[in-house]
Amino acid sequence: MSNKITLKQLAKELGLSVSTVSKALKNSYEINEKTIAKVQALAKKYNYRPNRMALSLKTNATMTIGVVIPNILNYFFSKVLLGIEEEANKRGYQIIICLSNNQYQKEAESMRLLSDGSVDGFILSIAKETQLQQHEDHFNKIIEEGYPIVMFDRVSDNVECDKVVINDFDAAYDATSFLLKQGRKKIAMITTLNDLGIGKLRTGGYRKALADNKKYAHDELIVKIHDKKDFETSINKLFEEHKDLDGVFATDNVSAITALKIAHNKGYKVPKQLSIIGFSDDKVSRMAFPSLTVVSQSAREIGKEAASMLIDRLKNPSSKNYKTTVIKTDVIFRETT
Amino acid sequence: MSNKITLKQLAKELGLSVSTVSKALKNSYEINEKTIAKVQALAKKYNYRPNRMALSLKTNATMTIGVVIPNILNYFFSKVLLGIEEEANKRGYQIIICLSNNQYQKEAESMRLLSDGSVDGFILSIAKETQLQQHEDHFNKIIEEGYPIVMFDRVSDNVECDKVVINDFDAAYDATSFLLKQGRKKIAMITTLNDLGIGKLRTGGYRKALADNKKYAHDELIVKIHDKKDFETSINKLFEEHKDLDGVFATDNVSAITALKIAHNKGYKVPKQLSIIGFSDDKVSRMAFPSLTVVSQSAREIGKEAASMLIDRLKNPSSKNYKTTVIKTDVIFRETT
DNA sequence: GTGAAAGCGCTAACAC
DNA sequence: GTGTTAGCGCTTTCAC
Repeated sequence: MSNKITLKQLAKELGLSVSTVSKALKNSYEINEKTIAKVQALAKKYNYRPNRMALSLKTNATMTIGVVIPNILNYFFSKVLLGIEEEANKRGYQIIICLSNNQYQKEAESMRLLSDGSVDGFILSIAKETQLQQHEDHFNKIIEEGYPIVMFDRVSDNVECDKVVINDFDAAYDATSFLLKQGRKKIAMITTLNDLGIGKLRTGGYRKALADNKKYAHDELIVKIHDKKDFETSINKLFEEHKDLDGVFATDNVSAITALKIAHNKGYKVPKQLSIIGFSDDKVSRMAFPSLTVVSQSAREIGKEAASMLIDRLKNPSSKNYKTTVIKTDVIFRETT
Repeated sequence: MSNKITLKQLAKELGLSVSTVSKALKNSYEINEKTIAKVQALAKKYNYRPNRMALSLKTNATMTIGVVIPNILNYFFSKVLLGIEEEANKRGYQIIICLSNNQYQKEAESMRLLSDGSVDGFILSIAKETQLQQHEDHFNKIIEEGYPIVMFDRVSDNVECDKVVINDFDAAYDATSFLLKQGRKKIAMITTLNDLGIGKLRTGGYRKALADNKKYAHDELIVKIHDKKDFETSINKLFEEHKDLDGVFATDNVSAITALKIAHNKGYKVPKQLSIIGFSDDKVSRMAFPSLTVVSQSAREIGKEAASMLIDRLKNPSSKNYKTTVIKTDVIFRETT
């Protein structure tokens, strides 16, 4: 930062005033063409660029978006980030990243820190803990301060803002229906997200699909995993208690792959005897053996749409009609179905 | 941003001057205790925080680090990011992320944009294309402008700055040696990074391990993959041409898992007949079947160290002795060895 | 066609 | 103990 050139220095070297130099750099009609040429030449020589902080202070716009995500090691969130970055860059915005690590405290603190004029608005997916404990004040407070928020994936119904979601209910319904159409008779569901809004929607879709096919969900076929340590034991128990299981729909891929491994060890032929569908088109699903059929959430689209919505609102702050965009999901068929 | 409270507004409401309010908020000894209490109460009521842009302009420090990484979907880079974020936050810094997508243009442009006073310095891993085409000017130019850089993983010898690397040579040497100690006789190496500095080091380590054991590297046992499409065919060819292969060391996990799959299909028993070691302790390796033994790079450590080095330098800009920190790697033993 | 001056929000040296 | 002033780098209105 030390040896960066400023307008003042340019002006001094040229024997002009700061304002003339400023105008010349903007090709103002007020300024003599020769002066413009001289100024721009020197600016180029020194690789001059207006200081972003000064500009922000002046225009009251940072051209920066704050992004708060629960977990950077999750492929879905990384891919959303890719989409956000892509769209933001295209429209001249930068992104500041904060990680909530699924903790309420960290989420609230990150947003508090960024809402000091560091960013123009926020894109976020709610931390697990925040959603469990139903905190919402920190969002509303920040919105009151004039920072627009766009939520994606894990959203809150009690916060008035733009949202981007997938239709979790339909996605689960479609995946389960597909298994039923395949002729599967006993389909389990494994979920790690049961306490989240999206988790409940997915469970609902699964239930509805069974009901619509005159089958009824047995709650014992819904395996809820609350802790990382429980994957193996919970899923193993499922297989032990239901030897005739022939379908699994998992709301995350660790569950799906764990089921695949256990089935494998127990001698099931996949997909002949057992069909498995996971959630999220990540590397793990593609590299699985056999490769895993999944519900794909179009993560990149979600990111692009979220960024687009936020920037649109930034350009038009008065508008109050908040939208919720639903991004279509697809099933990507691979070898486990 | 619109309804954010400023010092001026506080001062007006309190009937005080701006500077008094400013000092009161800092518990200055100059100010009357009662005044301090009054000021702080009102500031709290309005949730006042000093505007970051104004502060930056004043102090000529943004408390922000620019991070440029080649690929956000790569688990290693995500994990480094986690480490950077952790350390940076702890020390009061924010991070702005840019993705180079392994392209020189995007890398240079991102850095150009951020070096307008948006950040105090950079942490980056060089884009593949940049390294292939041996661009370095953009780094040196930015350093000249006064922005310190810390490079990690993919670094350049021709740029004077702090660096954080793993000992790629030793890591490959150790992994290969382990396979040899296991009694493996014919060990192939698969690499997707051959054009990168780190790729060459890893190949070197592999070669040395073989040489030290009185075996000699056959170049035909080194499979170089340049395109995503070639994974299957190249590795398949390797197995076809060397039926007696009993060890594989891969510099990335997609190669390792692909080898695992192909071996599986060809009826090899892993690890009995064939031992496989991958690179990077990512989800794919943990979820593989059987789970993949890997060289772990301590990605999080790398991130923390990089952030720490950068912030140290920011605090002490005059110092010129650039360091290169080498982070220890480990082999994480799983089921493929 | 060029320049002086005000002001974005803040801090700090220097009055009073 | 409190206030005035200058200045960080920039844009923009208004003089000249």
